[in-house]
Amino acid sequence: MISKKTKYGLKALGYLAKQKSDGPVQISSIAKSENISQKFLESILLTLRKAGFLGSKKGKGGGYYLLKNPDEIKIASIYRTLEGPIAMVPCVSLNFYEKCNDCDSEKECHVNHLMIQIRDNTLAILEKNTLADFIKK
Amino acid sequence: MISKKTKYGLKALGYLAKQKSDGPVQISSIAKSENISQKFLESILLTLRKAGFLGSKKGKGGGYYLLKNPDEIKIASIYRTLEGPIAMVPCVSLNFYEKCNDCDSEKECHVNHLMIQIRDNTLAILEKNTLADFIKK
DNA sequence: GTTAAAGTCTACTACTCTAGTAGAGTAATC
DNA sequence: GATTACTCTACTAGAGTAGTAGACTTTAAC
Repeated sequence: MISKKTKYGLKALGYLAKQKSDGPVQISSIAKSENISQKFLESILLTLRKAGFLGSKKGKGGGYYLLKNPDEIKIASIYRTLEGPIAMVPCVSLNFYEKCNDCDSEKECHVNHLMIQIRDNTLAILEKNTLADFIKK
Repeated sequence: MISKKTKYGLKALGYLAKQKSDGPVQISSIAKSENISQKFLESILLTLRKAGFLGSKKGKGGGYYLLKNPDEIKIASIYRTLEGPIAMVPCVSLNFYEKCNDCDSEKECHVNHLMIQIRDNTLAILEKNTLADFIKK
């Protein structure tokens, strides 16, 4: 299960990617269109800005805008920024690896082997799809 | 990310599936072998017994044992018992479906479409693998 | 240069879930 | 009847989720 933070973040990025004009879009527009609490969305967009996905402009006529083309933004990188690891167990994560303290050997852990299969499949989908693909389907 | 409950449950079932003899296995043996808190494992095994995966015997010489052959137990059904939905969003879950309150139409929701892909892939792996496959790899 | 608009940042909160722990109760065996 | 081992209830610390409140800063327009 992913958090609402991730879900809302994806929806917001999709909304920005679908904009015809290049100008900044206000948080309130996104929040209204996607049925998201504006204050909650603020913090999510801030995270995405700090991670380098979005630029922002303050004051009147301000808002958020994508810093790259939608076809250059992988869903996997968005996911990792908002949700964290893609893997289901830390000992299988590529970017957030942690050793299990209940396993002596990962090579002999059946859970590890199973979760590697799932991670590989999920990762393939998230790496293959860009924000441009995301808004097409 | 899956909970430790699910992870420990899978390990415990794997341990039982690997037993040579048919007799019941004590919680303490499983807990020691898999490095799991015994009290925590108790509650997990109880859940698995109530879900029909395990039988139990009280008193001396008692313990837990599998009610079916390992090749008849799908990992998907274990996962659903311990973790809940396999899908990453409730609106995509087959067994734990819930409507999103921020989406008017699921057909037009990009998140929905993406998560269906991931669910289908993950589900295929979990349905294909039985407990017998699980302990082989 | 004041006002209004819009993002920024900090702090706080209610609620739920996780990963347990403690301890009494029940059933089976010797 | 004592011991062994599962059963069940209750409790807990800590973390995470999904926000809310409010003050602050920057920008643009009048």
